[in-house]
Amino acid sequence: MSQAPMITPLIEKMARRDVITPIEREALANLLGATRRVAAGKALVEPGDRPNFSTFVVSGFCARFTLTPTGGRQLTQINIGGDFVDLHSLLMRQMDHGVVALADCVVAPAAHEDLRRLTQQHPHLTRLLWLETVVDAAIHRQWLVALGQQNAASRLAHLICELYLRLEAAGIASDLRFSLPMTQVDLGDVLGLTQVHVNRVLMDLRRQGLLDWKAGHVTVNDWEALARLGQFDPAYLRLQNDPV
Amino acid sequence: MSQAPMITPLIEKMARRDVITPIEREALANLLGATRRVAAGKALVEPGDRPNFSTFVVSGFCARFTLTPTGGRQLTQINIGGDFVDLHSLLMRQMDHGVVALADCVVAPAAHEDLRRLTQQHPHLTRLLWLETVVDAAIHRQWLVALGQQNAASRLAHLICELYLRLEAAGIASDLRFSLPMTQVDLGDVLGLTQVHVNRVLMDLRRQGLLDWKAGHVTVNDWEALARLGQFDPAYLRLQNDPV
DNA sequence: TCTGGCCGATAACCTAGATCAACGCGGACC
DNA sequence: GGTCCGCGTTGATCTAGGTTATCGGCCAGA
Repeated sequence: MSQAPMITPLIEKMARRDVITPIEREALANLLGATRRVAAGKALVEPGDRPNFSTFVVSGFCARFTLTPTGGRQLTQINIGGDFVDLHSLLMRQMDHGVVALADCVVAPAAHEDLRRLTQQHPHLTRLLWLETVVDAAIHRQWLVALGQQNAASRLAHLICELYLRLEAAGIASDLRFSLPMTQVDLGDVLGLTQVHVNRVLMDLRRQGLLDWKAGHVTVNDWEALARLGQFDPAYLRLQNDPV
Repeated sequence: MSQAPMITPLIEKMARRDVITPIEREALANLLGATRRVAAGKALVEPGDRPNFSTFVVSGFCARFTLTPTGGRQLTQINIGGDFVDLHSLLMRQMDHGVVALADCVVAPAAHEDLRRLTQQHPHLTRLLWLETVVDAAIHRQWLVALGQQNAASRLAHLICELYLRLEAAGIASDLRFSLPMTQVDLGDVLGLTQVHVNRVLMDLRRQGLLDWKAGHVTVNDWEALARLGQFDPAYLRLQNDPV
């Protein structure tokens, strides 16, 4: 029996948006090189690297981060199985940030050379990959709104809602439960809060019965209330079918 | 004598990054439809629109914004002459936000149909347009770092540095001076601050002699100090030559 | 010529979240 | 079996920035 292709979660995500032909599936599957394991806490990419490949996450959790001169750390993106963490490095070689594994990850490289060839031979697939980076940007904008306009509880609620829907779309979560291998410090670095305040807000959401969070495992008890608190509208994740 | 093509600022920006052939210049120039004037304060795009074209800014200032249910407004991007405001709408039709003119603008449409054809016929140009959206995302990430980790003065300083370099790259500013047709309320909506606090911080920067700001005209008096305060590193703007 | 509205400037006061500090628990390592 | 150390939890206190309000200048429109 044949091995399940590593690219499957990406194809599934794309197939929600548009029709992917067998030839395109084949082209995507041929893109990935040998997988590599990265332990939690290890860097996948260092700031300043100039990789000649983009890194695809087969499974696990990782995050892009920027360190500030004052010792702060901001996570600017969270990637899960089925995501490219730095597809944009095809076009913007010099990495302006690093990528760290939040949990043990399996990743695979896609050579820039091959991706460039794909832009010559598969315009439709190119647009779908372009869309991946466009959705990343839409998520960035949503986080900007959160950081600029929402308070701590609202931001945390929004993040939980987003992560759940993305994990569900990748087939990694269901029934309003998912495993989230992030510490409260990590969360603070996403939300622009201190670990202490993340803890306080989290305790509050628990007390209100909106969610449980034990041993890295989240259960949403009241999706409606959580989405309302986080002012969450999933349109920006672009999970509907709409051919490109 | 022939009219200066409206697309020029975009070609100049691209030519800083890579070689653009005459055929590619032609293809880009043929992309734009009839120009349209938009008065300051008017919407270019309404949230929820599903345009079948992307809007190119020939001249002027405009901004993407998101309104929150609680009455807040977050500007998530500022666009100047030579920028597409919603190139991504080629791939993500449903606009998750609006675009407003901050000053009088001249804009021109690029039909999605023509852009899609361009992805079939000009892979290299496609990658350069893709790069435009990738740089937008890099700017978003930088703003995330600012909102999450920097204080008000630092954020404002960072924004001024970024805007100056982008305007300079587009040939719209030089000698550390530029016109910035934004109110203090607009600035607050970018920086996640109230107008009152923007004013306080601005007065402070003036008192320190870092910049002047009169009647919508900014003069940076001490670039070094401003960049240091804003922890500004221009790498993310990707203004260097590096073929894609 | 008056009037109303927008915009910048300032002052008094208030709160969300930061900072600092302490403690408990569980797992890794000697 | 003891000792770290990372992680979560909680309390006391502090502060950056929000809120509310007022005022003056400017300009557009009646």
